[in-house]
Amino acid sequence: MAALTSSEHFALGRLEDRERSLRRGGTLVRENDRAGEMFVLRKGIMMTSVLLDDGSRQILRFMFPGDMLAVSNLVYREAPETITALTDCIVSPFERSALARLMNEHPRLSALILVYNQIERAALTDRLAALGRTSAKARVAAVLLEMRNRLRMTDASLGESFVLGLTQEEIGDATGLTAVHVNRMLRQLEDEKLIAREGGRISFTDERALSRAANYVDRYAGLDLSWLPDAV
Amino acid sequence: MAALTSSEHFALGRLEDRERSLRRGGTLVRENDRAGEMFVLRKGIMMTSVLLDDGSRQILRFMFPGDMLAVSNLVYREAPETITALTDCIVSPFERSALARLMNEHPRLSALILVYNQIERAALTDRLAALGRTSAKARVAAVLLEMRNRLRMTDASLGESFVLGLTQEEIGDATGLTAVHVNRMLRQLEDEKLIAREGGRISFTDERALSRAANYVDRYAGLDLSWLPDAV
DNA sequence: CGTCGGTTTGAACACCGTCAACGAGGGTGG
DNA sequence: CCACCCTCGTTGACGGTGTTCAAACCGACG
Repeated sequence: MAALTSSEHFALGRLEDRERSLRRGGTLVRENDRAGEMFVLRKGIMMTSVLLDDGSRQILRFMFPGDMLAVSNLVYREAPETITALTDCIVSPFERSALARLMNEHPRLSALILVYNQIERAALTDRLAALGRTSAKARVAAVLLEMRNRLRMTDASLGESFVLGLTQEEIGDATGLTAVHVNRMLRQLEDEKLIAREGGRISFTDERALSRAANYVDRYAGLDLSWLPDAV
Repeated sequence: MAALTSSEHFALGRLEDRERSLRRGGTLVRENDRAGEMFVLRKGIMMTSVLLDDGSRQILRFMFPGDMLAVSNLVYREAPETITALTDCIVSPFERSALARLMNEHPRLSALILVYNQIERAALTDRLAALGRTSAKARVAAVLLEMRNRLRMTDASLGESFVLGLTQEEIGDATGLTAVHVNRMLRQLEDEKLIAREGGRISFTDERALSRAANYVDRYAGLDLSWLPDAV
């Protein structure tokens, strides 16, 4: 992304000096708990979600190794979101003060954190537009594409087919649908030969058509970081 | 929010040394245009939206005086969102380099920008949950509450009733509904005596019930900024 | 072998969208 | 001053997308 100086590397590394592991399904942060630490995700896949008072759940975002977790804990007294593990995970907790100090001493890292925030914001707005204005089929297709592409960022060897690692209920909570309807949409995508399924594996048999069906935009592309100050 | 030093004030003021005005309906940034400047909104109300390829529109966020506009232009080569004026507006344009310099010289302002980002992120996720998991009535109620509360932040004298300044089609584009259905939901809220309408004015006649119907959370409350480094 | 979480499928239903028509207000040009 | 148009709001009838409820199936695991 951008070349870091060794002192910047060292500063970031200090955020990762401890480790904690979680089982699939484990909860790292619970909504409305007093906000405490923040985390770097080292290994595994996690998600954030909110619970509404009728008991339904909305999944907000999936997170992958390298992502910062619970940044909102920096700002709020109580956590606005629940964070849970989709697979077995390893995270590194750190304190607010550690991030404050990092930003104080490394302006370029502050800027990179801002960049990271903006990418996340763009991804959230894509999802927002999908929920507001696209069909169930498009939303399901978008989740499949998003997961494949982000999985590929941490495992470049990932090919045509991949293990999704989400239940249909989880896909539903991410797309604002019921598990039953997600099932029907997956079947339809399969019948139309856009994807193939066997067990938990998904293969894209017509990725172009799938992207078109999903209105998909890769928010990790098209960046322009030329304005970043030079490394000191 | 947090006390600023005079040099911090001065640095922020430099972002506002120029002015540009826009008429209601005018476009400040168009989706997919080459990303150029960023802005501070000085006066008026604006909104960001995206267009889908079937021609439908999703409104992402409403913006009020003091908000930074087009921060995504810092990061992307092409603007991901359209920004238009809901009322006559005054904005102050500034360059990427100006923000980069500000962050370089004032770490505490970097931190405040991060805070601002997180609040915006929380508001986006609330909207996301609303679109995914709440009824049409709840979404419309949420927009009404959001507009009233944010209007009140810039005009503390705002009382029980206020001028919404949105067409029903705009409410629909914000909530993922059609203008026709927005109309029905407004009528229903009126019939249930949660709101009253006359012309463009809206009054909350039962704000508690309205908040309950909307699952509304004020994301400008509950902040904890104790970790901010002291002013130098 | 039984249980449990997840998947699959069907049938009935509800919410919200679509289409269409009409009315109110405001601006423009004759 | 009036005719015209345009945008916005309003209401009704109808249809479709997605939900709800229910039942059966499958594989994993104790």
